[in-house]
Amino acid sequence: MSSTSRSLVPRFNLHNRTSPPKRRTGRKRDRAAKQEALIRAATKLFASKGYDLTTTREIAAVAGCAEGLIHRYFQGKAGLLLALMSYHASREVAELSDGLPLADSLEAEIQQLMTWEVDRMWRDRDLLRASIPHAILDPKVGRFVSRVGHQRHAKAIFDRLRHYKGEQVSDQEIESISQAIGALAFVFGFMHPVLLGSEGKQTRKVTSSIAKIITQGLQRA
Amino acid sequence: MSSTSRSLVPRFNLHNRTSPPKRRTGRKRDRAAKQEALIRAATKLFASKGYDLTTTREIAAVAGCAEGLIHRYFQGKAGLLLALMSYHASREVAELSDGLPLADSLEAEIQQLMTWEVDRMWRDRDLLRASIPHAILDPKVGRFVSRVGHQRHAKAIFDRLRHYKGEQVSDQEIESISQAIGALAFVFGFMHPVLLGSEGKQTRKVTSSIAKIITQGLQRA
Amino acid sequence: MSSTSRSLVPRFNLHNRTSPPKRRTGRKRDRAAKQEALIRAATKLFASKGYDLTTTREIAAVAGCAEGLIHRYFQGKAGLLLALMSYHASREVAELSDGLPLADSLEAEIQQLMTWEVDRMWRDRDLLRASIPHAILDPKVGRFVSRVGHQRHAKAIFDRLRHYKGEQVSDQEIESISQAIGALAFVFGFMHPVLLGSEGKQTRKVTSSIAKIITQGLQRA
Amino acid sequence: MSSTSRSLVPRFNLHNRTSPPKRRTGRKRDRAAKQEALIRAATKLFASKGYDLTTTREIAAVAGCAEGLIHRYFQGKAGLLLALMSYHASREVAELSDGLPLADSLEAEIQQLMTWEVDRMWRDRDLLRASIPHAILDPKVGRFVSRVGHQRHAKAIFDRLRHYKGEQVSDQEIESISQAIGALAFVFGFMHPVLLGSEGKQTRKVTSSIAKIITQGLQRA
DNA sequence: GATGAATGAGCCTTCATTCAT
DNA sequence: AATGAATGAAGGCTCATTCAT
Repeated sequence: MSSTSRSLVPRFNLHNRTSPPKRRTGRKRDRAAKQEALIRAATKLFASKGYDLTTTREIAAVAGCAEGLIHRYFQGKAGLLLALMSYHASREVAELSDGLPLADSLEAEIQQLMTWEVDRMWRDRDLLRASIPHAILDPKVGRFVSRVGHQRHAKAIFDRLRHYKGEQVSDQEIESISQAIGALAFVFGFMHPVLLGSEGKQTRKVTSSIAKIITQGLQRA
Repeated sequence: MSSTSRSLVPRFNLHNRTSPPKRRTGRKRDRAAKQEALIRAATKLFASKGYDLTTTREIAAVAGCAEGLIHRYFQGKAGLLLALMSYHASREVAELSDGLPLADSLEAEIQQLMTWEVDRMWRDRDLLRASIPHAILDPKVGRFVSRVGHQRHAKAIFDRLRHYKGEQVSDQEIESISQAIGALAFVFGFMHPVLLGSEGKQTRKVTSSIAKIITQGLQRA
Repeated sequence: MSSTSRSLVPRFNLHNRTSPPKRRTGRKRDRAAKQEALIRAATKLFASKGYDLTTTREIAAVAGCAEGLIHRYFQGKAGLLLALMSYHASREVAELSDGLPLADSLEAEIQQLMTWEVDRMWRDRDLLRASIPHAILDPKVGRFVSRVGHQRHAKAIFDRLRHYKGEQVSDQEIESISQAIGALAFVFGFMHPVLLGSEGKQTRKVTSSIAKIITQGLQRA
Repeated sequence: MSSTSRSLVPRFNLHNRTSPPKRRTGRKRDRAAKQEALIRAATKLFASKGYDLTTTREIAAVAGCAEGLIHRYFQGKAGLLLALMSYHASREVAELSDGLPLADSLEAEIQQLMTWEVDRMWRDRDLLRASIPHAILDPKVGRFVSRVGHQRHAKAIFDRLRHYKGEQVSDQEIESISQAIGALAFVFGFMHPVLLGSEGKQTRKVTSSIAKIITQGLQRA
């Protein structure tokens, strides 16, 4: 999974600089810091104005460095978009499995996963905002976003739910529920609040209610 | 619902031309035909290359009329996008309630609604492709797309499901299921196939399976 | 000869507009006038600052029209250079044969041709200045300039000199002399005055002297 | 002569390093070697792509040293062009007088000078290609190229021809012939082959023929 | 002294919009 | 009313030059 995402922008791996910031001063000034500043600036700007209405001039200004760096580091504005996606993707890997303890029961796990994923979509809203418009037009980007978006943790969710397997639930059902959680989280965690400009008030209620219905569907005699 | 869509582009309503086709209809027909040609051309082009990469020159060329008409009729490229959305919105109104007979049972209805909505999302993919990038950036457009997209027929779905009310299902649950169907249809009918460049093979199986689980969740003693 | 030159920029033929300026108002404003203004402005600027240091902005400003026209009419700055050469080439065709009567003797003809050609090179200095830098780098342009420059009227000169053929002069000699006149005129009429920033004082004396020596060389018993 | 060339780039004289090769020559050699490498690289690149299309990055890459040295040694790209011309000029000084024995007769000398000069122009084609575009625009450079080009050895040629003076040839005629030889050699040795992309086949025949005619012109009566 | 990463001014070009015809 | 030629603002990118290392 992450191997594919890495292939988009194979050259930059800002996260692997485990060495102290001044150590690998291979050449000059703080290259990694500027790359990150550019990526952050671009993420914000692409998310708020859209890719096309954002100028490289603006990005450089917000990042506090020279415009030419965008071309030196990322081979242009388009490359910056890819790098941005790659950056965020690698940054959020394993977020799920690390941070969230397993719940006591399948029902509780489904509930907590739903909530957790909805929140994660909201946290990732800038990345999604910046990349979805391109994902829709370019299948290559699309596959990437598909993973980061509603499908990214399908496997992780699937694995977590399998722990409760004893309870007469088939793998097929677990697979479907994993997909459903991803899809519902994408819509209620990202699309709804973003499209409507604010977090929907009843989102929690609806997602919780759906989680409950699904849970019940699994418990039938 | 349609009142909101009308507010976006209040001037054009190619479908509801309720005024009788009087004399000089040739002229009017020409005008309406050109407006429609422009809208169709823009929908196709926006969907395939994106709004910003599509030039007004191209749109006019594909539509077979003069570039200046885009400004005369729609006050520019941006107006054409709005008109396009309005056009498609009005065109698809009541599609659901008219075309699909009620099923024999709640379970069957949920299944057929899920399938129906997934298909509808796919049919509307060009409209969604053209409008989602802007919907993400502009809440005004966002509300519009929200309706056309995963929320459009929430009310209609809700009403249909209420027909089976006797069976111990609360309004709250029906509401949640309506929302869930819209959300799942959006993801599995539009996002997945579009992002991945082709209709996912297992989409049917997953949606069907989820519908079944939901159904079962409603049938608990 | 002129067929080749035409192939460089086959699309524009500003000279053929024999019809009155208002006649063929196919579309809008005075297209031909603007094309010519752009070509004149470019010729002047390329000649004085060089192609690369001349900006399209400047050209448009000097020509008194919009920058975009350079791209609409000539497909960019590079196309304007080609159009410019084509324009001047067609404009000067047949200048020689039309304007200069045959002299009374071969000697007199050689003298007058030398003078005439030296003057012509000087008149064409802007065109040559603008095109020679590119001619040196691009053989395609080179062939063009070769004709316009020191070789252009080789044929015409040859034909004129043949009129005096009776006088024991072989075709081979006439051919060589034609070439020599072109070469000497190019150097003394263009290179010398341009490189030195002003018309050399002794140019006339030298060319005249050489013409005389050549003449004498042909008159040996 | 060399005084003028020196004024262009007064600082560098790689050839006339008259100072004895003292200690730490290694360092100096390095420096001189890099200067020469840069000049050679620039000559090649300017000649093949033109000054403006050649980047300092490329020059440094071809020369195998750092980009910054171009500015340290030559005060920038423009300075490198001047240094380049100066370098080649000093390098070819006295080539003529040293390498070519006097012929037995005036006629033979004119023939051999013509051939010799044509060849030299061709050998110098890279230098001429690199410098002529600028010579055309800048009289200062123009004067330089004028010497290196068609006028460089006028004096030397003049001196050689004077050895045969007894034969009823005036100084004025010798002067004119010297100039003519330079001019014809420039056109037939440089312009023709370069503009046409290859050495013209009949160049030899034409130059030889012209030399013969000139010779005959001096032998009259 | 040497290096090459960083800078940012300036270029050609595109394209929505205007308006003469 | 319809057309499309003309406009010109604005953007991405290049590259000579500077300067921290």
